[in-house]
Amino acid sequence: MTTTRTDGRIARGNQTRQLILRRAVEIASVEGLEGLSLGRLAGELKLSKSGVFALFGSKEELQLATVRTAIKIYIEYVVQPNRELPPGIHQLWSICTSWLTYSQQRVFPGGCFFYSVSAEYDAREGKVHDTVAGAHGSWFTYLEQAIEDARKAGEVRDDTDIPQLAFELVALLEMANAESVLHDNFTSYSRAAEGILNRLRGVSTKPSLLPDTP
Amino acid sequence: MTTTRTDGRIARGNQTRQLILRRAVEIASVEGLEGLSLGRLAGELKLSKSGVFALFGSKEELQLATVRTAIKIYIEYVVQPNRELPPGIHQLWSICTSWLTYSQQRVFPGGCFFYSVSAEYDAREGKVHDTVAGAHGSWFTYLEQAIEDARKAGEVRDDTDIPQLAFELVALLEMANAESVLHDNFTSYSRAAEGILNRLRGVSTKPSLLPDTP
DNA sequence: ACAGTTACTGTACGGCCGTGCGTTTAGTTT
DNA sequence: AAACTAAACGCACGGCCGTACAGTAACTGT
Repeated sequence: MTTTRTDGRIARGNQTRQLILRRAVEIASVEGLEGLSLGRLAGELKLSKSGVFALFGSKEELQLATVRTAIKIYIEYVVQPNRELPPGIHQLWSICTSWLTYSQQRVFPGGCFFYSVSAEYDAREGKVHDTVAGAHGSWFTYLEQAIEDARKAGEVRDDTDIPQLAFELVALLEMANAESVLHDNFTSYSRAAEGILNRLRGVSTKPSLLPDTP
Repeated sequence: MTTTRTDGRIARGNQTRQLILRRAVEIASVEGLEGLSLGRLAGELKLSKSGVFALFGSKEELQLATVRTAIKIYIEYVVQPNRELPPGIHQLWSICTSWLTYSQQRVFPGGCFFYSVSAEYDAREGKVHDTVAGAHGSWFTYLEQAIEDARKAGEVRDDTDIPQLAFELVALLEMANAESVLHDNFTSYSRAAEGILNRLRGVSTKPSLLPDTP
């Protein structure tokens, strides 16, 4: 091998970058990506402003790296836990509950990172908007694929309008997050769960695979 | 009458205030209430920064006045057109289509003002958060009242879970707005309309009062 | 005519912002 | 040991921010 074994300097750089990004996603979920500032980040982490700047090259690159970090965390909490479940109505329901848990336990202190940041950048132009919109699109595609797989497994009716179902599921999930964060209460999660269960029951060929609502 | 007939100074002040606020709601719907700045507002409207400041007293007061202005516009487009309709399932559907039209025709250039601003201030504290949360609550209450009135009129089933229905309707409306602005396309409005019609059909005692979906 | 009120301007201030640059420190390569 | 490279720092810069304050102009009631 001619490649470097491990460069201690680069390793240290990556570690600092991660330290910064961990704090950056927290701030951004509450105050938005514009609320991020090099000076504040440096102050809170006891680094120099120019050091933080040098590690990312520009404010925009910091914002993009922050979004990428949030994507990883999102996948870790919402997608990964359901990877090994067999496709079907139960996997679908499990994905939804993972999402509700992810929002409810405030993995990001401001609730779902992408709810905050999508609303912040939806009507703007530029790389940050594109990255956020791309992430949102991927999440949708993932959900539609999960529904399609459940259909192929015979647990979702063939006449199901898949994009429509995905649309309605995401609507209920995001509404739960929005209501809960805005009014600081957690009842909205039960409402979302009930709405989702009703929709899933409507398209399922085996409703008995889903839990009851008392 | 001892009251002033019309004070030209105050009239002029109100006019300038409205001029500023009209531009402020536009900016805020795209860039958020933090994106507002006295200097920018003054520059675009060819006023002095200190003049704009004096008319509101503080940045926070400007933000609050901006929210109040947006509330008035929201009522004008979403609530007012349905005031004279008789309570019932048709009024309910009409409120929803008014909302979709309000979002779709970009009364605010960044889509629904309250979607943007709720997401911006949901996890913060202070007067702005409280005002936004209050407006959101009022809209919910209004919708629930409309459903309740429709129930009293015998057009909505007695066993309907009213807060749950309101929750799901708002979820679909806001999702349509969010998707449309983020991806700059308008197909989401049809999806929301379909979802809403399905929900309304489910609780209606007279489904024939609702339009067909082809 | 005069005093009082209100809108609006000009100027100035301290504070934080993102960025650029030169330097120091630590780790790698030869 | 010397040459190189990357992380991190200190310092300075121009720019925009919200706010303060003194002044001017328009309008009001007495």
